[in-house]
Amino acid sequence: KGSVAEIAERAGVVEGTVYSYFPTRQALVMRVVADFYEALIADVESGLRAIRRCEDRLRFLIARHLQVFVQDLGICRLVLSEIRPDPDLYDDGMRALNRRYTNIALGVIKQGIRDGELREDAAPLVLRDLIFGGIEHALWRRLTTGSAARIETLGEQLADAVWLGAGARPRSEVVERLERAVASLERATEAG
Amino acid sequence: KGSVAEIAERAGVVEGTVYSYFPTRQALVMRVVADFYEALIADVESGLRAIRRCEDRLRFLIARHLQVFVQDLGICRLVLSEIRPDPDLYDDGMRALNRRYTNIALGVIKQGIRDGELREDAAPLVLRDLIFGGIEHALWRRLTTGSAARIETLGEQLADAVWLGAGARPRSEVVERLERAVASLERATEAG
Amino acid sequence: KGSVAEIAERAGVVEGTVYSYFPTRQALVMRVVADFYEALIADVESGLRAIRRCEDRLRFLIARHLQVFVQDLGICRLVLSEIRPDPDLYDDGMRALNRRYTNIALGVIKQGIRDGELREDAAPLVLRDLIFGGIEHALWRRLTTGSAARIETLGEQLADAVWLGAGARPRSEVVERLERAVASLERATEAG
Amino acid sequence: KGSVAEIAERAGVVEGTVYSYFPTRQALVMRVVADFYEALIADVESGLRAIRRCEDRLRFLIARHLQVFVQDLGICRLVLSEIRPDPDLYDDGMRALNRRYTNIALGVIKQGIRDGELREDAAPLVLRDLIFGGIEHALWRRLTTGSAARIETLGEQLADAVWLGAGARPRSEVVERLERAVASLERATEAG
DNA sequence: CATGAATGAGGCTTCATTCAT
DNA sequence: AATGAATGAAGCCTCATTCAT
Repeated sequence: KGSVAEIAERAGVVEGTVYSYFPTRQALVMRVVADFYEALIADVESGLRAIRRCEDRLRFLIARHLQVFVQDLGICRLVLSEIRPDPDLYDDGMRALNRRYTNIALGVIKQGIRDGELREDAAPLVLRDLIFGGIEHALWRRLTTGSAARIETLGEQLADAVWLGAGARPRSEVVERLERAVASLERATEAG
Repeated sequence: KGSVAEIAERAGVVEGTVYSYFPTRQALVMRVVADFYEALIADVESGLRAIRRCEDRLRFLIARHLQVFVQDLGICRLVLSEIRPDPDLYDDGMRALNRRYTNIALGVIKQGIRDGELREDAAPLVLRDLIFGGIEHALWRRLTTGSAARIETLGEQLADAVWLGAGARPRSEVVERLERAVASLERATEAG
Repeated sequence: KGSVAEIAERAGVVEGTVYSYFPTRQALVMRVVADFYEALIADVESGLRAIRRCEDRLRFLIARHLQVFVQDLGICRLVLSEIRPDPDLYDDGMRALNRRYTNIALGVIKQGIRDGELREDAAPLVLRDLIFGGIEHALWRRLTTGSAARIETLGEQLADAVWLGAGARPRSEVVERLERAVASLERATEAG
Repeated sequence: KGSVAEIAERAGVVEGTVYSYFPTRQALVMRVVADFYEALIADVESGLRAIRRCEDRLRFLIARHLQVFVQDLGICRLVLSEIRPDPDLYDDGMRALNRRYTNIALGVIKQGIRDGELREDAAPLVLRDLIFGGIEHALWRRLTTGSAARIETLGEQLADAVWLGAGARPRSEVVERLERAVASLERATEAG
């Protein structure tokens, strides 16, 4: 995942120099990710201020997240495959940072429910898991395979899937009865 | 998931013995996970044979996956935080195995679309990402926090979210006209 | 003072091997010294059982300590110049061990006071400091200079100094008066 | 006593600056201690000029040494736990300096013997070891434990112990006879 | 096959020292 | 002289792997 020696070499310095700037390797790695998240949070919050509808806000969140992480696959790998699995790195600070970020989505979802844009019985926490879970699964595939799938398309499809769900909405019997009733009624009317 | 020394100790043998059966630590770890996945695949395929409706099949897949991984958090950690992040471990073999497993869900989804149970315009690959992404996100939280949330509930909520989506389905004008029409019609009928 | 590499090399093994037997470098160093002190304590306690008079007991303690440390200058250096100055090494365990050892001398001193062999107003703790301080000062000189002074002589001289103190005990005026008085009395008696 | 970085920071300069004035860290440390010893030697010699009796001179030496080192525990630590144990630091220069200092005590002792204040058969070198050994033992305890024992008391007790020794001087039969004789004589005289 | 002691490469970290400005 | 960033040697420790018994 990158020993201090490798990191230093890529930075064009020697190992010891790293420790002039960061007390430990962990501190360096966590600082990089923290900075990245801070920028992401600011960017996303700024973007959301211009969007009203819940659906669009969620589409924006999903698209932005995918875009930003795909643009910087190094950070993406750092977050998903180095920090997350390591209890020493994924500490309370990182958890808090991540919660701050995902809470943005959570707020959007809750507002959407209040506004009637989202199903009343939706479980906000579960929807959040679904959204970020789906995004990260797609990012994992991007990391482990070279798959250079178009990100815009993927983001829209993900948003569609979250928004509409998988289930077809079959016309219910009632609706069909209604339609038949109206049809016959109209026919009768015309006939009249 | 622990050094060779720890693994050997838990197995009641000494370190050297491990190498009588596996050429490297990696081989051992991968074998364990491969066996686990084989059993999971067999179990899930067997379970699916008894279920017809697509919705139930997906609910079963989600519930089973969560149940199996939560029951064996060691394997869960092995898969999510050791194998997946390590390119040496997450090799073509593991990828193929994982594809075999997730293809089960993919098949269920495609069949669901053909049968009209799922939206015609659903993107199977994206739905699969959503399902396994959501599951794994929940499992990660289980691993990193002690959160002993009820798995059954979580599985059902996840399935609900996948099935129904987030968006409210506002009654359309047409539907409302129809309902009014029927209502008045019924009243007329009763009156007569 | 001896890196792990040096220690290992002298032991005829490689660095890593050290850690098959001791969890840290500290543990190794402390174990060596602890064993040494345990043996010394046992030896000294055994020797003391055969000695009755306080003076002889102290002489034995001093002589034995000098003898044992001079015979193993490696341990001597370890104790005086590595463990003692390093707060990580001179921990509660080492302090307890050292206290156990020096408490032997303390007990001898207290018993000596009770038996009337030592001055009633002697401060046992201070005497102990004097004894071990003197010994260690001599050992330091042995370490830092090559001075191969005879140990037996040194021990005896140290014991003399501790026992007798530095001050000459001039016959006091009172004693002189007494002696004169007796003398004159005797003369008178003879004369009678 | 701390890295060059720490030393420089406390001095309000940067690391590099240190090397404008001293070729190595060792040179700096040794210079500090050398200056300290020079001052101590001057101070002690000055103090001694006003004292005549050997006992008082020794008491002064002991008290001053304790006082000065306890007042500057940093130097105390530097001398006892950094310079002394390190062969590179405790070089011929330091040894010579230390000898100059302890020779003051040695001179006092020898003079005391010549003057009949100290036992004729006292071993000056051994007494010196006893004195400085005892002092340093006490200083060590001050460093390693927080023990804030009163220094004046300790100095006096140490001096007492050195001066008087440990051994009781039991009244000899002769002395007791003498005392009884005088007592009876006095009674007789009074009666008269 | 089993053993388990030994290996040695590689990781993180410290810190006295140097050098271009 | 002063700066302080950069250096690099050295220290401690881990652990997958090997090999003689």
